[in-house]
Amino acid sequence: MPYDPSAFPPFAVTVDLVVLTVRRHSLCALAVRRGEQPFQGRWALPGGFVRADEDLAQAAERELAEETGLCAHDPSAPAQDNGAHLEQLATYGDPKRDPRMRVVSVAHLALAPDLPAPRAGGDADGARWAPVEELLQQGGHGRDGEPVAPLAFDHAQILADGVERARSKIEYSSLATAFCPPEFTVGELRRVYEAVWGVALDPRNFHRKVTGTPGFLVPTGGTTTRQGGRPAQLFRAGGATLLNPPMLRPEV
Amino acid sequence: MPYDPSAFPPFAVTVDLVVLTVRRHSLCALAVRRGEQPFQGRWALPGGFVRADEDLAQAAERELAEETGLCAHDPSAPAQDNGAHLEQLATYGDPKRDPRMRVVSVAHLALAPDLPAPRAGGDADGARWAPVEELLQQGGHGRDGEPVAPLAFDHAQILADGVERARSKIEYSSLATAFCPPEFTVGELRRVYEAVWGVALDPRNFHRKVTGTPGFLVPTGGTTTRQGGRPAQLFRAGGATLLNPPMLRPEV
DNA sequence: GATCATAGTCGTCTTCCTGACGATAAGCAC
DNA sequence: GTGCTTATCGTCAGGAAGACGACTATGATC
Repeated sequence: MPYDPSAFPPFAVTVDLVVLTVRRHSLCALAVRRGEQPFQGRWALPGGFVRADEDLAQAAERELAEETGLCAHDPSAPAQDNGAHLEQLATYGDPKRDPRMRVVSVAHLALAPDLPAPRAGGDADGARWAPVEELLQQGGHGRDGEPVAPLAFDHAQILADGVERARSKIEYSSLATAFCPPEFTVGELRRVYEAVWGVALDPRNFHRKVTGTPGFLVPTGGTTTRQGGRPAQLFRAGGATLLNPPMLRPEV
Repeated sequence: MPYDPSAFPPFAVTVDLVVLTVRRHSLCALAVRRGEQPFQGRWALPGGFVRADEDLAQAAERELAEETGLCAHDPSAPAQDNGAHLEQLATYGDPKRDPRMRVVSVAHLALAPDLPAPRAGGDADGARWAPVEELLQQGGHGRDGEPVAPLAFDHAQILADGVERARSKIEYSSLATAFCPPEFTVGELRRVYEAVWGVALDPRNFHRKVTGTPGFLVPTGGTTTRQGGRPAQLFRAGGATLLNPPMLRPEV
């Protein structure tokens, strides 16, 4: 079969972002309001077209920076200051997922510490952090009682897949530290797990587990009382990326 | 930003397949010889263009059927007779990965029981099962001493990612049964783990683990001596898909 | 047919990890 | 100081896994 440009149909390729953070004890995702058709006025995941000279990861980093100002870094790259974790999630290519044309979207998952108010991207009316349950309940009601329209396109599915990825990945990796500021306490890390999993964890067993796993946490020497109560040691994320044995998610 | 078809560059979208099986005690992948430029005559992963009306999973199933005759099924669908496991792996979109044009490839991972000789696909000179180490050693030598050229495109990376996914996934899922015929013995399943992980496992502890995990294996009542030695019970894969606690991969 | 090699299956023992939970420490608000 | 909060250490029982002994049931070989 010789090379024949007419032998394959043209596609548009986009990246969509599932940006997760933990705010006020709940897992939140970044949503933008669509300013154009289709799904005008509906909430959607941030994203955009991949440019002609761009790698997929570069496109995702660019979109993340545009929407949040975050400087993402590859997990294989050395850790950075303001860096969020960014990884490819999955690719969605149903022929009917975009009514305008054939669009294949390479979804990425970003995990970020709690951020100030998001800034709106170019083609979006506004942006906000919303609890994932709120974004995923189709046709339900938000915290303020307003009816909530489901996310545009297949973004509810993408978000659900991203949340599931994050939930399972913090079990066997040190990724939960990506939700924390550079220095954090064991209790703050525990609240991350509790928010992502939606469960309560025993503070004593959690403390034993994370401080007993070599390379997970390194003490900085400082302490803080920003959570109230007795002063807590401050830690930074250690070099270990894989937790073995893993952190066990409680049953149901 | 109004809808403007010129606002995004056109891409070609393909699916590439990492088809793994266990043959003669080693993990093997399906490779096809390229019949055209670029990389003519080199080994590559099977794959092809996604058609205009096709979902990504459908395209992967079609390619798998074309190359192997296997009827793949979604993990969410009920188990089938001749069905291989098929799942999306990752998407590769480096602007330079194909010298002809901008191609984004959605790689899929397929796990299949040992099959008869593969049949060549449409645009391939030939196809064969090759041990993954042989395909991954760049510029090394094959089993017969012949020099081996590295896989075409970025297929070595894709294969490595697929192998790593398979290795980690059989830890916490019952996916290893996808490498086995419909009825199999505990020893045959153990040889799958040993081949995929490249380690030796204790037969007694393995037997205790798999027979003690509820829903993993269901006895069929029959026995076989096809492996020699004392007759072994035959099992089918049970309904459980997640192993909890997981099968532990030995250190190093 | 006796012996041997091969593979399968059942047990035991020790060690490690976890879940449950008591107890103490060190801040802050009043 | 009292009470409340959070952090941290310790103890104990139960479960799972690694190491490995012992026995079983075939086919192959002499």
